[in-house]
Amino acid sequence: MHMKSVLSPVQPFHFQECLRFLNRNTDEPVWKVDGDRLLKLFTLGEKSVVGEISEEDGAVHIQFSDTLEEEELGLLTTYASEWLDMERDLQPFYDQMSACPLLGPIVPQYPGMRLIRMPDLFEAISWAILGQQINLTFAYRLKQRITQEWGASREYEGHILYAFPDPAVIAEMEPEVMRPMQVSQRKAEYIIGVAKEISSGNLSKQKLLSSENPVADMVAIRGVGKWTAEYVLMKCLGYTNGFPIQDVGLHNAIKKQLGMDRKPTYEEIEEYAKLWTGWEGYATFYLWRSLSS
DNA sequence: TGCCAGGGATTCT
DNA sequence: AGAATCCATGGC
Repeated sequence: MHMKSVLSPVQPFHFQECLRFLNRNTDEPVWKVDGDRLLKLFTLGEKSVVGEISEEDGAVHIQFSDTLEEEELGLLTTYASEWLDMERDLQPFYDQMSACPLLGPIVPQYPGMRLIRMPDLFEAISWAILGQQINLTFAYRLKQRITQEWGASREYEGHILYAFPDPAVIAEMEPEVMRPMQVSQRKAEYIIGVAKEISSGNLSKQKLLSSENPVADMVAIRGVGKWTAEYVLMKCLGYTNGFPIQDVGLHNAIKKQLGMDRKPTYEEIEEYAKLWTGWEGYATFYLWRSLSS
């Protein structure tokens, strides 16, 4: 028996725009865009299940490959909802940005575009660390190598699908074991350190979500600075005000958008961002999007 | 080829 | 506190 779940995203919701973002790099290992559908391998303890996400009549359908307990179905449905940020009402964002000289012209170009999230905390922090100070293309390859080496996998309709490694597995590793993946010694140490924090229970999404200062909690972890913490805030925890102001992509997007011959200073960025209050993460995401039109 | 990449820790002044 | 320095490798 196959299991299915149907979700109704808050409108406007642009599924194809989600797929566009998720398909921006073919080395991405933990999901696959296959035509008009999205494939992902989920792990639930010892077992795994493939989710096939598609859009039908404005609703998002998730078809699972195996039978699930009701609780499991709920968990995976929540994952998908967070992943594509389906519950977000964009209207306040639209209203606020219409008064912004920088974002005003950009936002209407991508109607219904969601900030694509990364609901798994270990994956999100690891991805942020991997992406520090290297080009994205290379970062994807690092993620792919680590995933294919230590993540679960399953074949599905001719695709080999992978899940991001379990933190409990990575926590037991020595940095030297990760070095052959071309990950720097430092980053290997950082990621293993994060894996230990998560698998020990010291660090969890739930704790961060109920913390008064999740950024401070994260910055206390070695390898996690302000940029990484704010990135995780917006990409994983769902805070639309997460704001990685040091982000090079953000700087380049502002430079391009304003036709500047240099990157903006932090003072200038903060000045623009005064109009983004509460929506800094979304503003950043839309600026990233404007780089690749 | 050389600069730079979705930074951060460490070590200096 | 704030500025240099190193990390580590590949993309363009």
